[in-house]
Amino acid sequence: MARKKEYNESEVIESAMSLFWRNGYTNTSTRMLEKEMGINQFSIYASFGSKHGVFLESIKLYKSKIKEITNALNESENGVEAIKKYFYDFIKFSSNNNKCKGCLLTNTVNELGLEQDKLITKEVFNFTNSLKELFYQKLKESQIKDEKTLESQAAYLMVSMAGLSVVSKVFSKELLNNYIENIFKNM
Amino acid sequence: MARKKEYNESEVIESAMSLFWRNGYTNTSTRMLEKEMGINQFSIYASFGSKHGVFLESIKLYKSKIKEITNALNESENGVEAIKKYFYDFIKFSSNNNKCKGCLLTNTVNELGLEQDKLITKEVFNFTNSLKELFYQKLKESQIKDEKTLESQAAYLMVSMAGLSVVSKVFSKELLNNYIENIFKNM
DNA sequence: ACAATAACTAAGCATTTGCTTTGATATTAT
DNA sequence: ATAATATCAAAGCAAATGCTTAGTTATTGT
Repeated sequence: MARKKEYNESEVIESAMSLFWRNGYTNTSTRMLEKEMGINQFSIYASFGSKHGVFLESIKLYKSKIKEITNALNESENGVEAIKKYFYDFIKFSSNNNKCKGCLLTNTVNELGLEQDKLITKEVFNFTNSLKELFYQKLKESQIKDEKTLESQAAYLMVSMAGLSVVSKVFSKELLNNYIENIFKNM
Repeated sequence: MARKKEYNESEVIESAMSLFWRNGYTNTSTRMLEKEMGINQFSIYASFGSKHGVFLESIKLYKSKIKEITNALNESENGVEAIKKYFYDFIKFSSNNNKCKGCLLTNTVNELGLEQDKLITKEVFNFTNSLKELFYQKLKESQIKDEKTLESQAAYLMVSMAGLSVVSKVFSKELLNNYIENIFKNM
C-alpha cells in the first residue's frame, strides 16, 4: 500500500503549542510552525487542515497539561493552603528558563478578544468557572464562613488567578511572590 | 506659498489611539488607520513617518489621558479610600460603551512582549513604578504601619491594578466590583 | 494673475501571509 | 518485482501588509 508518516502527530503538536504559547496566534506564521514542528506545510495541512486546526490541537494539549495542577488542588486536603500552592504551581508550570509565558488560554482571549474565536472563549469561561468552583470547595473545607463570603472569596481568588496568569509574564518573581502572599494574608 | 493641512494632527491621533486601543498594534493595519483617521496613507506617513510613529503618538496621548485619574489620586487626601477610587476610576476610564479596553500600555507589552518594543516597555515600568510610589504615599497617609508593610502593600496593589487592567477586558462588572472590594477589605 | 509649493488621490512596490499544487520518493500488499 | 498510493520537498498562488511614488489639485506670497 502506502508509506507511513515519518512524524508523530502528538509530538509535533507539543512543539506547535510551545511556539503558540511563546508568540501568540497571529505572530506565529505557518513558516515558523514548519520549522518548529520539523515537518513541512503539506504535512501540517494534511494532518490538521489549517493553522487554526493546529492551534485547536495545541489548546487541547495545553488543557491536558494544566489539568495536572488543578488535579493536585482537587486532591489536596489542605484547604486554603492548597489554593495558595496552586498559585505558586501555576508560575512554575508556565515558566520556561526563568520566564513566564502566562496561560495559553488567557493569552489567546487577550490577543483575539472575546468575539473572534468563540470556541476558545467558551473554553476559557468553562475553565474559569470550574476553577472558581474548585476554590469554593477548598475554602469551605478549611473555613467556617457563610455562603456569601465563600462565594465572594472564591470569585475574588479566581479573578486574581486570571490576573496573575497575565502579570506573571512581566513582573519579577519577587513582586509575584509578594502579590500571592498578600492575597492570602487575610484569607 | 503652499496649501495648508486639512486635518489636525492631534485630532487624527485621537482616532488612531482609539483604534490601537481596541485592536492592538499588529491587528491595526495602515488601511484601517487611513479609514479611522480620515486621511490617506500619504498624509499619515508625511505627518508621522511610519505606523510605529503613529503608535508612539497614540501612546503619548494615552498617557496624558490616564494622567488625569492619577492626578486625582495624587491630589486626594482620603488615603487608602482614594486608591480604591482609583481602581474604579480606571474601569470607567477604559470603558467604551460598557466594554473595557484595558490599558493601552499593558495591552501592548502583553501583545509584543518585553523585548520587541523597548521604548514601550520602559514607559510601562516608569508608569508602574510611579504608581507603586503613589500608592505607598497614600497608604502612609491613612495608616500607621511599618515601612516594610507599606512597601509590601503598595507593591501588591500595583500588581493587582496591572492585573485588573487586563482582566477588566474579560469579566463582568459584577466580578470586577467583587474583586476590588475584596482587595481593599483588609487594607 | 501666476509661479511656487505643500497636500491631496490613487496606483504600485516588495514582502509576508495562509494555503495549494506539482512532481518526485519511499513503502506497502500482492 | 511491481503497481498502488501515501508522504515528502519545493515552488507557486492570491490576498494583505507597510510603505513609496507618480501625478493632480489647491492655496499661498508676490
